Amino acid sequence: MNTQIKTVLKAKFGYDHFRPGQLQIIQGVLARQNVLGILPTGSGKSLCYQLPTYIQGGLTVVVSPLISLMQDQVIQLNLQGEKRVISLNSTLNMVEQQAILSNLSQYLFLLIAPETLGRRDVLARLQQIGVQLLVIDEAHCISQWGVDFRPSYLQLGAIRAKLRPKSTLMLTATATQRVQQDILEKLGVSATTQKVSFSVDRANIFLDVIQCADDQAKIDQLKVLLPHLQLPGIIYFASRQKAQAMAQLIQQELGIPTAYYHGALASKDRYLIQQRFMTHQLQVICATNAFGMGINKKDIRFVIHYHLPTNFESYLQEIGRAGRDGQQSIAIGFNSPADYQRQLALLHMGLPDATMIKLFYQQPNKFANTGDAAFELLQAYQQNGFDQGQVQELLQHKLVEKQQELTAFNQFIQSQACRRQLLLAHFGDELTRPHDEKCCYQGFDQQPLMRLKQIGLYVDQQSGSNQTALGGQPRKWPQILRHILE
DNA sequence: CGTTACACCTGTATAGGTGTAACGGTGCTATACT
Repeated sequence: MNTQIKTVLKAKFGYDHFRPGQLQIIQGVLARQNVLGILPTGSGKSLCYQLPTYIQGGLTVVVSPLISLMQDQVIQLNLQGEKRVISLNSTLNMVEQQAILSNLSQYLFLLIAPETLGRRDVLARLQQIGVQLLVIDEAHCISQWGVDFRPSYLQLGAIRAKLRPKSTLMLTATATQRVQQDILEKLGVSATTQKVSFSVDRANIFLDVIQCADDQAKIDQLKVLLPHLQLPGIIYFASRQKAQAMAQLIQQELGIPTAYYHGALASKDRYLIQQRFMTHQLQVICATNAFGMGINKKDIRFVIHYHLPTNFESYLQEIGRAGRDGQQSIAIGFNSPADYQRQLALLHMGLPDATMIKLFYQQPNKFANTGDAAFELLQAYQQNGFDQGQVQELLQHKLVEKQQELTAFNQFIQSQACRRQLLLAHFGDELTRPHDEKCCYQGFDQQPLMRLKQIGLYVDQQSGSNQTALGGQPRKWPQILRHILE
């Protein structure tokens, strides 16, 4: 079998060797086992389901969280010369969708969101055709989004039971022990899954946390740091408004081509900004957590958290966007005493409390058409047969879990020990090399520029890469970007 | 917690101060309308 695998690797993908983890995952899939693959970003996860599909034939259904990710995958496969791939989503009208379902047997790969996959007509058709391999891409979404954001992710267990695929492959770059267990339980494959995991450590990313007295101190710190940082980079915020305001400030006061990015932007603007970032027309993106999944830019030199997230997974996902080219990069988090309350507030957002759950189950129509996210969530649970007690317990449990994660993550933020060791420990990993000056910063002094020098990322303001990266025309960009920044 | 929106008050300056409440993130799909 291994000879055949190698032949296909060369013929279809043009490679002579596998990257760590790939072969083991592929062998598991081909042996009709369920596999949970935890591989660092950029280590070739999509090959893990594409290659076995070519060997075993039949339909591979890939569950993907975002339409843009599905489209990326379709394009990537098309570029590899594969035409038997299709994405079923709401960008297509009903006629087009029906055409795809009717001709499903001619495809090798179907990319689909859990919401669409749960549709009766889609499930019925897939049961008819038969699913060889079920892939859950970005599988941490089951745990991260399932309960309180996209309840369809919780239905994947029931969906899988109906589809009865020969094997199920769950892929992610970040999953703590708890999240791993959660994924397997919710999919109903705890007893039958083989785990293939590699260290989530990103050794070329220097970890730094800067303690700031208040919001103004963060802004001051940004203004000091940015002119001396190698570009490009991402700055994360916990609110759209702040992201927008800081993008303007950086653009105007520091003259760095910057745009903001968040969930309220039209999809064509999102696409445009991504493209301009990819092609170096934009050097800094000020974003909420909407920016990230599917961003495949190799040379991002820094990720700054103006606001740190509320858990380890989000943090690791977000800093992991830096340094995919293997070059030295830096992850800087800003923390201020006021942040904890904001983080706490975010945990409760969109979660209906006990009173609302009770009211909803008594008089569901009272909330109809209010556009309320909590209502939509309750409606989804009700439609899937959850009673009041179950919903209450599920959401209460999730809230407690989130609070525990926040507490643990804040200990990490406040720590003066080796942050990499703490981070890795949370993912069940150990340090692969001893702590040194390129690992992380231990302590709370206010000299972050010194740290940049120490790891070789300090840029001299006069002869810096800011100008050279722009081909000597740094002042032309702001005009081009005006409509994005308005 | 920090910021913002807005009702209310004062008492004629139809604006400015004050108190209170709400907000702050992530996306799929279906449906109704232009």
